[in-house]
Parts: sequence; structure tokens; C-alpha cells
Amino acid sequence: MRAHPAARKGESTRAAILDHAVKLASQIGLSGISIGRLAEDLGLSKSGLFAHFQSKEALQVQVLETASERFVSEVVRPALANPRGEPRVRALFERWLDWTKSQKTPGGCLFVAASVELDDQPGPARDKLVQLQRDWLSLMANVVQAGVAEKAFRADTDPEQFAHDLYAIMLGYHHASRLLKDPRADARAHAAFERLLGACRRVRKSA
Amino acid sequence: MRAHPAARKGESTRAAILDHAVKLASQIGLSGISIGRLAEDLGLSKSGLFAHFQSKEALQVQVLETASERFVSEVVRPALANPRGEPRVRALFERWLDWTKSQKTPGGCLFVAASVELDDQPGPARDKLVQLQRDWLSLMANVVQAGVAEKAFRADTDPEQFAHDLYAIMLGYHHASRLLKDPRADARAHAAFERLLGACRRVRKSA
DNA sequence: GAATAGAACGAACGATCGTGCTATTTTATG
DNA sequence: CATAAAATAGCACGATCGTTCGTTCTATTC
Repeated sequence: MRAHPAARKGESTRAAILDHAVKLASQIGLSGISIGRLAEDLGLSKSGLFAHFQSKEALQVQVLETASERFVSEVVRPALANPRGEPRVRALFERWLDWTKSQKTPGGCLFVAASVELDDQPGPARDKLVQLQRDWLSLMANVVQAGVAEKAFRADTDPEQFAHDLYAIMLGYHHASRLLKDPRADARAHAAFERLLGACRRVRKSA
Repeated sequence: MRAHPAARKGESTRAAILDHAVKLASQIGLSGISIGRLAEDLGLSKSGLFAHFQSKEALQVQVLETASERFVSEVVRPALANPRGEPRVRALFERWLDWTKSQKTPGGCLFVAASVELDDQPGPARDKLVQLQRDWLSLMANVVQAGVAEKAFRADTDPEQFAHDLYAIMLGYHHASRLLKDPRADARAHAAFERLLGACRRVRKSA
């Protein structure tokens, strides 16, 4: 009677929907994506698309999850393949920069957009985002902490402050490049990064 | 016949509308504010409120202008009253921080929200915002430049980079405090600021 | 191929959006 | 107080929103 658990033709369309939704959300925001717009773009019916999710809220959460998985595989995992200490931190930063410029999110980093959008809107989407951002920040802090343990960085380095500052650099880059279209945005971000990194190197190049 | 140019009872309601619209926009975004919502909150009719502006787009632009005027009178002008160099830069930063926490914008800095929201949406609102942000950044750069000219800061200080980095600190603060509700957000921002300032002080406290 | 479960559709719902019109009320001026 | 003008209300419009329902089409399994 009960069919074997198989049967997953709709899974591919679900993936296609989420893929496009991530793109769209990066441009017009998480709450900006509408079922109707998504359906039209993908050549589906509103109701057919809606059936894949139970609500728009659930869709938004899944959009965040999809973006997170992609972030892990494109930024985090490759960066962690680098040797501990400065190379790993540098790889994190560079891949993070690339992620922001990725065509997969033509509107810039989805998390940046969602962070501002959801900061005053309680609900499952906000909760999911906060969790993801906390994870990301503590991952960065851990990477820095490992560098300190290896004596690659000064012992008085505050890993959490480092992670916070690195995030701020990213936000500054986003602002300069996406809103202001500043051609020096890249250089600005790198300069800020080098200053941050320089402040916690062990060897003080004294005078 | 033609009444003297006087007659300005509607001017006060217009101000009240914009005042509330700024509050609202800081929480739910510039495009989140709806005519109906504004009218209901203020006890006006949709059409009556709408008549004060020619379009929603015009309303958004005026919201930005209103916020800008307030920013100038609450942050910029008082800060410029401080002596050139470090005190003035420090005042800018502190007042900027206070501005973000102001009850007048319960959703955090309106410009931060609008920056992310409008970065991919061409139109007059975006144009206005870009102009305001450019003005603000160059004002900060000028203040730093004046400090350099006065030998308060190192001669090789890049004023525009400083302004960019200061903005990034602000964005990081916003992220930490508003989204993550991090109680250390304030301390983090101040630590970052001191590091930024320390890097361009003239006297190197060598080893 | 018959039976069955999953996927997609079409139509409709109540609500809200921005935006016009036309009255009516309120205000300022003579 | 009368009058002209400005400010606001009332009503309606087309569009779009998220969501539901019942049906149809398309796979999968026997």
C-alpha cells in the first residue's frame, strides 16, 4: 500500500525555486520576494509553487538555510583547508569578499540584506538568521583563537573582537561597493583588513 | 483675490507625518512604510495624507531629507563645535553612536536600513540617499584632514580611508546591537574606534 | 496496464497596496 | 461675518499580496 519513501520529482523544482529565491532576495530583500513573482519567473503557478512550502515564512527560513549551505561550501569549507593562522584568516576574508560579489547573489550578500531587514521583525526568519550569524562569528573567532594558540597572533588578541571587526569591514565594503559604487571599495576593505591583521601579529616591527 | 502666501496649517501635519514616517521607516524600512499605515497611526485619511505628497516616492525622499536635517542638528553641528583634531573626531563618533540609539529612530539608524534596502533599487530615493551618504563621508574625511593639517594626526593618514573605516565600525555596531542584541556591542565599537584612532596618532608609543 | 500518491494548476478569497477623483470641512483673509 | 483657499475626508479603481480549495495531470509502484 504505502508507497516506498521514494518519489522525489518535486525536489528538483523545490531546489530551483530556492535557488532563484536566494537570488531575488539578495536584490529586493527577504520580504520583498513574493510568491507570485517567483512563480512567474519560474513559469509555475502561484499555488503550485506555494504547495512546496507551507507559508511564506517557511519559505523565507528555507531561503536562509539554502544560502547558508552555499556559504559553507563556497567560503567556510575551502578556507578551512588552509593552514592555521594568518593564511586561514586571509582565506576566510578573501573568499568572503568573493562571496559578496558572486553572481549567485546579484544583490550582494543576502545575509547583510536580511540582517538589516529582520533586526526589528521577530519571528522564525529572524531567529534562523541570528543563529546563522552567531555561528559564523564564533567560527571566525575560533579560527583566530587557533592562530593565537599557535603563537601566530599576539597573545593579547581578542578573537571575538577580531571577528566583530572583520564583519564590520565586510559591512563597510558592502556599503561602499553596492550603494556608493565606490571603485576603491575593494582597496578600502583590504587596507582595513591589513590594519586589523597587523595589529595582532606577534612580531612588532618596532620603529 | 489671491490670498497672501500665508496659510500653513497643513505644514504642521506634514511635519507630524514625516516625523512618524521616519520612526516607522527605521523599523520596517523605507519601502515598508505604507500610506494606509501612516494614515491610521496618525488618525488621518489615506487620501488626506497622500495629498501632502505627490507620490510615495516623493514621500520617501522627504523622509530621507527629514532624517538628514535631524542628523545634522543632532550629530554634525554639535560635533563641529568641538576643537579640531581628536576631540572633534571623537565627538562625531560618540554623537553618531547616540543617534543610532535615539528613540526618534527606534529601529536603529534609518540610513543604515535604507542603504541596504536601496542599494539595488534605482530611483530618486536612492539618488538622494547616495548624495547624503557621500556628503557625510566627505564631511568626516574633511574633519580628519583638518586634524592632519594641524599635526594632530600622522601626515600619512588617509582621511577618506579613515571615514570609510569609521563608517564600517558604525555598521558593525548596528549589526551587533540590533540584530544580535550583543551587550558588548558598545564596547566592541569603542575598541574598534580606539584602534582606528590610535593608528593615526602622531606620537608612536614605540616599544 | 491499474492503482495510487505526488505535483502542478486555475480560480477565488479577503486584505492591502498606491493613486486618482469629488465633496466637505477647516482655516486664513477681506 | 463672508469668502476664497487650503486641508482633509470619502469613495472607488486596478493591482498585487498570501492563502485555500478542488481538480487535473504526471509520475511511481504493483
